[in-house]
Formats: sequence, structure tokens, C-alpha cells
Amino acid sequence: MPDEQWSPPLVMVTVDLVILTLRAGELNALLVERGVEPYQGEMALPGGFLNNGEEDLQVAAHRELAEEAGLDGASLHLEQLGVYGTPGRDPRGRVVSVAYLAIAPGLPEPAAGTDAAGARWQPVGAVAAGKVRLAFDHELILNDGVERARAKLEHTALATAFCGETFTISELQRVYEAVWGVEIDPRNFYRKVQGVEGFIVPDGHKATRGRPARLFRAGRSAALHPPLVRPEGAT
Amino acid sequence: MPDEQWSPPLVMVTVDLVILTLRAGELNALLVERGVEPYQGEMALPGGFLNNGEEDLQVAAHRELAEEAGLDGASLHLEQLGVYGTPGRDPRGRVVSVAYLAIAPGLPEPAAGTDAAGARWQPVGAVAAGKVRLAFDHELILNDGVERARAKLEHTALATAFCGETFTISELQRVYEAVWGVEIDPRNFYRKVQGVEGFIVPDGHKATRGRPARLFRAGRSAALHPPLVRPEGAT
DNA sequence: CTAATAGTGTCTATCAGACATTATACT
DNA sequence: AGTATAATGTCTGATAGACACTATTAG
Repeated sequence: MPDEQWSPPLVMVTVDLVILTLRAGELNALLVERGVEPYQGEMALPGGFLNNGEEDLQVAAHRELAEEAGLDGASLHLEQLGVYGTPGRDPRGRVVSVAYLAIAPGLPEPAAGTDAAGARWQPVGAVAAGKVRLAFDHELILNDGVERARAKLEHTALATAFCGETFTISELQRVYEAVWGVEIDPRNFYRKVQGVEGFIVPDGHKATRGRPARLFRAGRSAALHPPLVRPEGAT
Repeated sequence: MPDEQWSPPLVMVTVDLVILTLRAGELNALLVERGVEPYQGEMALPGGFLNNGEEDLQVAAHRELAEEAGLDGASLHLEQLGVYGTPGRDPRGRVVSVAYLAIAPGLPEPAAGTDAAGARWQPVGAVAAGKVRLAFDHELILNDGVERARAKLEHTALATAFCGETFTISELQRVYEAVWGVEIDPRNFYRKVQGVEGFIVPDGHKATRGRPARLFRAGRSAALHPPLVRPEGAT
């Protein structure tokens, strides 16, 4: 019980980012090689300490997004994922980390940021399979982020954030298949996505090998009614 | 950009609790009257600073649950809700608050805790209607907690946490009606809840005015397959 | 018997999943 | 014509919502 002399403990706060994209039909996360101790040389999620005592958490997340990944956050979906504050999770002392989830369309290799010795995309499957080890408790955070993304695909228009400005329905379908890890019947998918009010709106056509595909762009709805339900066996 | 002399800013961390229960068929939240500045005399969510630099966040949440609400957290559903860290949200300085959501079955008036000058249940409708004002950004946190509870009722067995050890299907239905703010057809509700694998299991009978009701207790499943979908017009 | 509450049955419009066919381009 | 990809139609079993009846107790 605090007495009159007691003052609250002070802790350090970091912002960590789970940045997901699609590359070659696989779900990838952006990882950086740590340039300083602790865990120097190991892979970790991009992130870092608050700049100063007055920086907003969301602002700090956008700043790290730009610094470590070279991504302009303005057009990016960015959402709070959770807090990770188990004592001992960071050898430097008591560090509470606020995790954010960011979604980006397919991108080339990132320009290595100023802080990070090296930043690169890694398939989340490789991390889940234990092929890539992460510093701190970042594997836990990454798994939470991936699961959140999978769940959000059902109820929100998040999938369009994985695509470019415009996209075909097939491309949108490949997003769902990659993130959920399942195969979807194209005919039923066409019917369902077009039945969701305000999800996607037509925007011209695209030349391709074969019959030209209709192009769409994201509609006005953030929430999907009805939702696109994830099959039972999804990853 | 941090130079070699730079050290991360230190912030204070609080844990705040959204504790929900059902009283007289209405969704209520536990609020305390603040005994100290700032916001002395106003209503707020129960919560407080970390005890020390080594206290786990979840442990701190359980501690506050016991201290300020007199509730033993062992049997209680407790879940992280989010982080609230906007600069200026607390006049004492930079305070980052980790919010937790707790669900309790119907309880009598709480014994006022040691920290809180007074703790009492308030219908969340009164807060939403502006009849009760909360300190800090606690109204935002409360709203997030209520919305989370509503969403979780669809996909998890959370509703049973609002009931006692055993309950009738009618009682369970009243939980859904109160939290969602809608009326549900009892016949369809019976069919649906009994069709969900592992949601509820029979456990004797209950004497009542009229035909005795079958009693149930919570089943083993945490997640509901299929989910109980919330009607469109739910609050 | 009557009142009160618990529990079950049925009908129908809609929807999800399986599956085959037609359409439009390029070579 | 042949190939490749896009788009649409149909059938069927399951489900959600509307609705009416039977069952079991107390007084």
C-alpha cells in the first residue's frame, strides 16, 4: 500500500511494429537485424523507445514505421495490438512495449533504415516453423499480430489494404488465401464479395492474358455486412 | 534521433479496470469516487499505479480488482483491453494506462476498498447518456470495454461468466439481451445455444414458479462454433 | 382449473458450398 | 483454332428467423 512518501515506479516504453505484407503469395513480416545490444545481430520486430515524454504512442508508431521500414504511414492501416509488459522481457530493465499492427501492399526490399543494420521481409511461416528466431518476446507479438490480421479479414475491409489502389477480384482472393492459408472457390468468392455492401466498387478494367478482369477499388465500408466467414480448417 | 548520451524517457504506468456485471437486467460497471487529486470527488474506473518496477501487468490488474472492488480474481475472466497513452490525459505527467476488462456475475454493493472513497455499480447506459461523468479519459475506456464485451459474447462462452455457477437457459438469454440491448426469441435461442458444441452442459433442475427449469453450467469450450451472431440493430 | 414458466416442433426464405458453363481476350 | 483467364448460373443441404403448441409445476 503506497504511503505518503511513495511515488509510482517509472518504466521505459517501446513501440513495436508487426508489419505484414504479401510477397509471392505468402504472408511476410518485416524484421530487422538488431545493430546494438541486447540481442545484437538477431532478428527482431522494428520498433524503439518513445522519443520523449510527450510523444503520442500512435505518432511514435508512425515514426518507427518511417525510420525503420521507410514506409510513409499516411496511407497505411495502423492498429493497436496490445501491451507486453512481463518483467524480465528486456534485459535493460522494466520495459513495457506497445505493439501496433500495420498492413502494406506488396513492396520491394525495404531500404535499410537508420537504426536497423538490416531490414528484410521474412515469411511468417518460417518464423512459426522455428526457422527464424526473434529477440525478446517478439515471436509472441508476431503471432498475435498474424492472428489479429486473420480475424480482421473476416469482419473488415482490411484485405483491400494488402492490395494496391485498384485490384481484381482474383487478387483480392489471393490475399484471403495467403493470410488464411486455405483455398477458396473463385465462383463463391465472387458472389460473396460483390454481395457485401460497400466493400468494393468497380473502377475500370485491366488488360491481362485472357479475358480482361474488372478492376475494383476499396469501397466506403470499413466493416463487412455480412462478414466473410473463415473456414473451420484455416491455419 | 538518439545520440550516445540519449536515454529513453520514463513514464508512469497505471492499470485501469472495466468491471462489468448484470444488476436488475441492466449492464453495470463498477466505478469509484476518487479520494485524492486529481479529479477528487469525481467518478472513475478502479485502478492505480504499478506497485513496483517488477510487478506484472496482469498481476497488478488482479491486485486492483481485489483492493478496489473486493473481488477475488481467481474465478474471474480478465482480459487486456488496450493501452491509453495520449499525452496530457493525466495532469500528473506522462501516464500510460493499461486497461483490463473483467466480468463478474451479479453482486451486492461492493465493500468500499481501501483506496477508493466509495465504490458503486452504475448502469453503463447512464454513463453513455451523459448522466454520469468520468475522470480522465475513462469514458472512452469504458465504452471500449462495453463494445469488447458485446463482440466477445458472439464468439466466446463469455456470457456464462455473467451467470453464477449454474444457470437456466432463460437466465443466459437475459444476459445476451441485457448486454446487446435487444430482444431474442426464446425458442430460437434454446435451439442455438444447445447446438453449440461444449457451450453449456446440463446440471440438474431448478425449482421455480411454473415448470422446473433445467440447470446448466459452463462447458469446456471457450470459443463458440458456430458463433451466436448479434442482430444488426444491436445497441 | 388457472396461471405461470419451461421446453419442443414446423414452416419458409435465405445462404453457403459444390460444381459446369459461357465470355473475352491473346497467340 | 487453341489457350488462358474472367465471369456467371444452378442445384442442394443447412440454417436463421417467425410462429404455435405441449409440458410441468404451484396455488
